Amino acid sequence: MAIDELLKRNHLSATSIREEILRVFISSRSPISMSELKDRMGRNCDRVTLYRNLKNFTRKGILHEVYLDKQESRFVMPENIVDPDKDYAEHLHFKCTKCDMVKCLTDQEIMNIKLPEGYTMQETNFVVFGLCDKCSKS
Amino acid sequence: MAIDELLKRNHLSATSIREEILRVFISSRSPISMSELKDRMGRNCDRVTLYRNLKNFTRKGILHEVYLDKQESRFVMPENIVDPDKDYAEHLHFKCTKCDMVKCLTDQEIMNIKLPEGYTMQETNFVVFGLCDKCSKS
DNA sequence: ACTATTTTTGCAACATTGTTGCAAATAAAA
DNA sequence: TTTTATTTGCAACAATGTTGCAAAAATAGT
Repeated sequence: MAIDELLKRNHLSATSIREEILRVFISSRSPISMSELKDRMGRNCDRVTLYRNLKNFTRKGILHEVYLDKQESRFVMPENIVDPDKDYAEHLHFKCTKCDMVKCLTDQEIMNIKLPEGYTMQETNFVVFGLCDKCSKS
Repeated sequence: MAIDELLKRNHLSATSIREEILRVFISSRSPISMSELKDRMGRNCDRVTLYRNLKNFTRKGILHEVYLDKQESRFVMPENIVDPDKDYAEHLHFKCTKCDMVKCLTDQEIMNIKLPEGYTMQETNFVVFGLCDKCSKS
């Protein structure tokens, strides 16, 4: 989907910062943090602006927030936002405890979740910590 | 297990602060944060002391760190530390997005995890966000 | 039990993440 | 083009978590 169309459809005005943020997320297939986003942005822009946009995008469902670090959140764009033909599937995330690399484990199936009586599920945050192939060797 | 024995076995000297921290965790069966811990401590003690002890206990395996909030970590004592007869089982955590209540879902089974070739698993952090029974009603 | 050594605690200072209020800049509507 | 609404940047703030260092407490040695 075109970036401007994505913004329009979500009732967000098309500023150049928003376009660039979305471009970064479309080209990154694993969750990135605010500081990583800031580094990948061509232009210089304020932290606060990024925080506000990340929050807005998350509220709209354009981004998904993942908790896999002690202090900071990471954000990732669900596949069905980039390609509407695909379905969105909850999936695991892997984080290497040595090099901090993060990977979406989209192939791994997730078990059926039974909550206690009266509970309602909204979303999941499944993370596996370990060593990636490179760090396992060394 | 006696608290002093638990400390001795992990080569940690038995200070009254450590004893009290462990007492709080033994009596709390769901993950709590540093600020909650501070509130539940009878005596007044420094934030830094709590952080350092939480870190030590986690390194020794006496506590388990859980990531289910944007900013802060929570810690929980695995069942097999309190009762050595029980096995430690990885389990899900539920967090209510309305009242922030956290619950260990020890009954829910976790699927077998297959990582990519060469990857090694260390631990998991599985969280389900949703509404608890009370918040679902209102 | 007393002293020496090691460990732990509390304090000050700092780094980082994330939030809010407000004026200036930008985008959308008329 | 002008008006209106939204977004951005800046300053200030709150909270989590870390580090260095001196004082206090716990352990080890005699």
